Amino acid sequence: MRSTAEDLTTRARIRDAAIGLFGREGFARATVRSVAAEAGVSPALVIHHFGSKAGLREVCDHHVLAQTASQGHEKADPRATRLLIQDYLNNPRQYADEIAYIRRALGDESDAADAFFDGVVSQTEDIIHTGIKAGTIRAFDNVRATAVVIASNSLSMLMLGRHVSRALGTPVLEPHRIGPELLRHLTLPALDIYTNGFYTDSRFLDAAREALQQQQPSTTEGSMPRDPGNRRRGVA
Amino acid sequence: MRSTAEDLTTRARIRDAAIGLFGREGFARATVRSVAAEAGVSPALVIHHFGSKAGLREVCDHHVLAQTASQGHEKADPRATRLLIQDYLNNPRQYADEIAYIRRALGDESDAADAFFDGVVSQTEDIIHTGIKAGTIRAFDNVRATAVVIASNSLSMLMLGRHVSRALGTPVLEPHRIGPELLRHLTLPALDIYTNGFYTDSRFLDAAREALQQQQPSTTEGSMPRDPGNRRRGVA
DNA sequence: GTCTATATAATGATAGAC
DNA sequence: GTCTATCATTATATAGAC
Repeated sequence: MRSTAEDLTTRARIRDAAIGLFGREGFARATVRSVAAEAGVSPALVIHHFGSKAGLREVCDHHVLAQTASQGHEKADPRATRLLIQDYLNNPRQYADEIAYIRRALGDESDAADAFFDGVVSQTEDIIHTGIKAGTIRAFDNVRATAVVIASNSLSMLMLGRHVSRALGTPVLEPHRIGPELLRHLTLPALDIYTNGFYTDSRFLDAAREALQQQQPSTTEGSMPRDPGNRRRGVA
Repeated sequence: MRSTAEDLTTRARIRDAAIGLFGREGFARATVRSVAAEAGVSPALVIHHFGSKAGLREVCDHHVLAQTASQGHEKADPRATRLLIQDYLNNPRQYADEIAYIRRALGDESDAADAFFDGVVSQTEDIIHTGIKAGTIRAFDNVRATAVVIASNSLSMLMLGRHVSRALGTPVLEPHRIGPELLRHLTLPALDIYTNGFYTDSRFLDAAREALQQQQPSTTEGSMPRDPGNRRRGVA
């Protein structure tokens, strides 16, 4: 997206303006007029090209989310992690609009955002399976649920970036814009927890397990592990 | 909030209707008219009581966020964890509107939401410090950054609840409403990671450390660990 | 393809009666 | 305190000229 220069078709310029504006202000607050102004065209032309504001949004959703979701070339390889971090650190501005847009889309209701999230979970699942085979990731008995937790944790930096920045004292350029400083500050603490754990023993895990067992186990069939008996207990 | 019955002042009824509507539809989409309709009053009365839509929002922000933030009676105690889970599991509907509202507020720009997030981080920091002293939590050298990561991870379930539910096959009652099934499905996998780690060794952590060292280390003073040398390595 | 002008609907907010 | 009626503004979307 945003193919280097301004040598884009008018339609593409409007779309990119919309992606930026939707990401910054949200779908409801951003108006057709503001999109037109940012793209340097008349409001009528926006409707002419996309039919309606909803139509414009669908095109933006597909452009940002479908594309990003289908990338997924990350593997369960430490070198990939390193390259990914460096890539983002070296050209953060390129990702800024997409990140802001994805954040808004995940918060709204959007089929494309649903598919995006599901794609992230699937990729995470693959990474975990590969990592388990390679011996770099623990052999979880419920890989699906673990993947959901990991994916959700990862995206939280995206959803809460502004608050996380402020809490760390990292300068916030624009309201909901995530900068490279954020990644720099959080990568090591996060990976430290994933590598060495957070608690020193299993007493919190045990307490939660007890609390959950005192509830009725109904209506949860079909999404929990097939053999709920073999869950690991108290390791560290 | 929502003090059991309908024996509330009209002002309070309007406020509660607004909290529910703002949480479900977002601040921009919810209208003064819809709030009035849900409260069973005229639109003019809403303005009469709160001055403007923005004024209404401020009151809602304070009612939900300031109150929730000042609670914070959680301690670094496994028994507290257990009670918290059970409390939520036993009366989930009571929390539903607040949760939806907090999600919207954290996504928007709101001073009250900022204070709320900072409060969660502070409480998490206290919990970690207490846990370190008690020996239940690892002795992190950068407690602040760790607290931010933990807080962000915890709130991700709130921010992405709808997607997480769908990814796990948990039935979603209303679009952005988090049910108790979600907690039931995720608590153990999440605590398992916090207890036993995710990776089997430190190679991802090491790779990230290398990637970050190849960058200029400027403008990041004051928020990273004071003594970066004594970080634990390769445990699991 | 792109514009100006305008139709139509919805919104936040006000005035004033009760 | 609460209402009805209405204003002023802003929004999406259309019509039709160029």
